[in-house]
Amino acid sequence: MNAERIISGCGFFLRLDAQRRERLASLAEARTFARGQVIFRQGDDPAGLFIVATGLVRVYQLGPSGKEHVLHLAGPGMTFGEVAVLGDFPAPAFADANRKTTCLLLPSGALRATLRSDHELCLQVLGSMAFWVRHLVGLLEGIVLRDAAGRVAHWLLDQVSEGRTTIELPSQKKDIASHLNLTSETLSRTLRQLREDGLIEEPTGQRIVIKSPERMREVAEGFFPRV
Amino acid sequence: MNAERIISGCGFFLRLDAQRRERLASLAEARTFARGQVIFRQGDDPAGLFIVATGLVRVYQLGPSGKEHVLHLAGPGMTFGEVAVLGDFPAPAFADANRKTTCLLLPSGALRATLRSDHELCLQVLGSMAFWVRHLVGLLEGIVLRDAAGRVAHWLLDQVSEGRTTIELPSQKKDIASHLNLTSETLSRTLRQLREDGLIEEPTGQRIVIKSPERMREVAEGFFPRV
DNA sequence: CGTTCCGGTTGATCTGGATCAAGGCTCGAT
DNA sequence: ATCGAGCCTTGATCCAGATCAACCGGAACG
Repeated sequence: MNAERIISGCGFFLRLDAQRRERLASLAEARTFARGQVIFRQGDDPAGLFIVATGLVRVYQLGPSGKEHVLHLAGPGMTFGEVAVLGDFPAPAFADANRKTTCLLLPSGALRATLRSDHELCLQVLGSMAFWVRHLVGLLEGIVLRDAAGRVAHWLLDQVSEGRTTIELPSQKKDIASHLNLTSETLSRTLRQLREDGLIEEPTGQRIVIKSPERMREVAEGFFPRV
Repeated sequence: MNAERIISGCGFFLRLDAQRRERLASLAEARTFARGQVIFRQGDDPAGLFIVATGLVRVYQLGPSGKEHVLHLAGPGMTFGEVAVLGDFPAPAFADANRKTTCLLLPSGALRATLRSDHELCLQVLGSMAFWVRHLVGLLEGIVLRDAAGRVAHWLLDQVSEGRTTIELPSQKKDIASHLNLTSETLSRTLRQLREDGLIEEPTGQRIVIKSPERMREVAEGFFPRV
């Protein structure tokens, strides 16, 4: 697998020139994880910044009751583990592989050294972190201010790339439910409701088609709360 | 008011040397806001990075139903508005002054220019952003994984500086409740419960004394859910 | 000084989504 | 092919916390 190519397809390192991409690629180590394998644990010293090449990684936290909350479902081109490296503190969450997964790892020491020596890279990463904060704020907003249907609708709209209407679910529904702070039962019921209202179709278990983006947007914005 | 002094007391610019502090101070503009005054709105172009000198700022989002969620209560020495500047996108939230408030403003353009020219500063800010992400993740974790009592206990423990036991409430209880995603009624009831269980005392309306940090920690970690 | 208004407390009731329970389906392992 | 072991769905019930409502006390203001 071509490290440079993976790095250039990665949002976190957007708009990096070829030379810098090459430099980062030279630091990278390939890692593969089996289905279900734990990649790191909450409290671990940060190993480095991971970039998913293939597969899917679940980043999650555990509550005292054993409940888990999926913070992030990282598919190809997405990063995880970066925050602890940059802040130099223990990992604030767990990560495991949802299925067989390959990653690039930019080890903590090497990454930090590179950031220290490369001002331009540092600026890029700063911008990416700001986007990550915005994403988290959006997540929080969704969970706090929307009801179950609103969360699901909003998430569905987020998944479709501009203009398309078909969503390939990135993982099992139970993990998507957890990400939205719902139980899988409630997600199932909510999708059924959307189906019955004609807003979506589910031709297969892993695929959802949005039939009416306008009405969906209304549900997401909370205008459609009770029928 | 001394801009350099305020900057040096600000967590976001921790460990900056005198020269850099001075440089930032020279960019800063003083701003004062009356009680209730809106500082910026969701969707606004970012004005810059604000540092609270005196007073208190509420950073919050509005839901479709009109419900507001307080993301951040920024007191003296804390920053807000930084994320939109660094990411160069519209403000993701509203901010208003909870009472008469004075701030330093580092305007977007000047701040970005300084970051571009000062690699060391850039590294500092990167670390601060990572801490901010960790804080947000903690907030999300609290809201998703803890029940009402757990959230309140956790927040109270967060407010006491190491070793002390008295908390001066930074704002009205309704805003604290919103920050914890509770109604003020529920916060009131939860505090009463803690009071009756002998975990806290409320000598006045704005002051809370933690009587038993150990038991409080148990509540925060969810070990005390039903008596 | 009243008086108005807003924040906080407390009580009564309601409800969205969790939890508990029971099949059916898929898919990997044998 | 057969056999689990998860996963998903659907139904029935429950509950933490929201909502509704009433009251109190103090700060702002004429």
